[in-house]
Amino acid sequence: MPRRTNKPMPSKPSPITMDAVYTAPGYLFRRMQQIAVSIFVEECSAFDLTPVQYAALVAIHTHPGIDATRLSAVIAFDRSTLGNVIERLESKALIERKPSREDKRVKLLHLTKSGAAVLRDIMPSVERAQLRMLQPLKPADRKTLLALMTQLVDLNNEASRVPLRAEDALEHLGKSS
Amino acid sequence: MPRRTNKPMPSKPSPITMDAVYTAPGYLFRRMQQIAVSIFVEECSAFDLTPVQYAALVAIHTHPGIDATRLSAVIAFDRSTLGNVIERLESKALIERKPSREDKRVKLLHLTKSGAAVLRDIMPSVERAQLRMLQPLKPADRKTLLALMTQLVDLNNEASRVPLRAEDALEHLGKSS
DNA sequence: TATGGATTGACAGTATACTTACAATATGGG
DNA sequence: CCCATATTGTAAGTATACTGTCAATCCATA
Repeated sequence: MPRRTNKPMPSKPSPITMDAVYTAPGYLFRRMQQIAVSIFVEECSAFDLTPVQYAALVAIHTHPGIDATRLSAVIAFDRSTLGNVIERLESKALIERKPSREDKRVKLLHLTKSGAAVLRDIMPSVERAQLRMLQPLKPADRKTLLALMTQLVDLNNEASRVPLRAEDALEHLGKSS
Repeated sequence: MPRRTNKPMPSKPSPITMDAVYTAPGYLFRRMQQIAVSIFVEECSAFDLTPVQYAALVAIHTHPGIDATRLSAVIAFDRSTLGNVIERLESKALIERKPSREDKRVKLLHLTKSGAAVLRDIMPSVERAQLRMLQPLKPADRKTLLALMTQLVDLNNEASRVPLRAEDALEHLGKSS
């Protein structure tokens, strides 16, 4: 008998199997993140930098004198956690933190000479890592996956607790030290 | 002048820009994982379960009497961290841990009545979360992305520090309590 | 200009996600 | 049977990745 109403069809409960986990996008994203970090850390082991620390260095290099809050928006990274990351980068003497003259709340971030050198030297390892992550796919599939992931991350930006705000990086230009 | 040798061409160093970060697969995977966890936690807030805790419950449901080491292989999750996850699930009375008679080292895991009920009730929320993660893509693109991610995770399995060993789950059947 | 609201960095708390190390226990080869 | 080797759960240490809260500071407006 065909349905005549618009009432939502109570879909029959799916069976609870491991396959339901293995084929869920959430599982695949968690797993791929695990793998990506493994590969990154392995390729960059000579530099003792994590993926997030690397992203922070790039952002500080690109936006010298940025403050922590804006940095968190630029790399889509939680402000609280970023405090620890900055602390570790500072203790490794890769960056410097100096108080701003105009705003006594903020501390401006700059690469040290050592930090700039590490960033320059690590680039080939980072690129090797990024290549390795997609290596198992055929070149055409790599492009497809990258395009779809870029789209999805962009369209889901607001769904994350720390949306990316790349344009925030420009604000500090008015108040540079 | 054309090159005559087979020596590797030292590719010119890429410029260091934020765009290099934003288009790197590693960044996209980290970002998508952030977003996926946000969506999962939001949809499942009524149940106070994280994605990993959910996966653990499913695995224990599917393989009653599994031990912690095998569970870690089945959900591709580090053995040490899993200890904490199990502890939290036990303190919420969703699972039970009882010593095995045959092997005094291992503790066998079972769902409690409450755990089985939570798992049954959370399924619709989990499915909603999984749908939302891919929602912004066209249906055909969702299928493509899922297929490529499945391939990539599978082919990169050994690159992770905790490879998935789904078949390990069967070993405990010989020594059930 | 005073004051309420916003911003900033810092801190505490929870939960992954990994590393190494260790004691208790199990197992297989001589 | 004995002993080297492996396995199991646990713990300590590091690093994300969030949630709150808080004091200091800034700023807009009444």
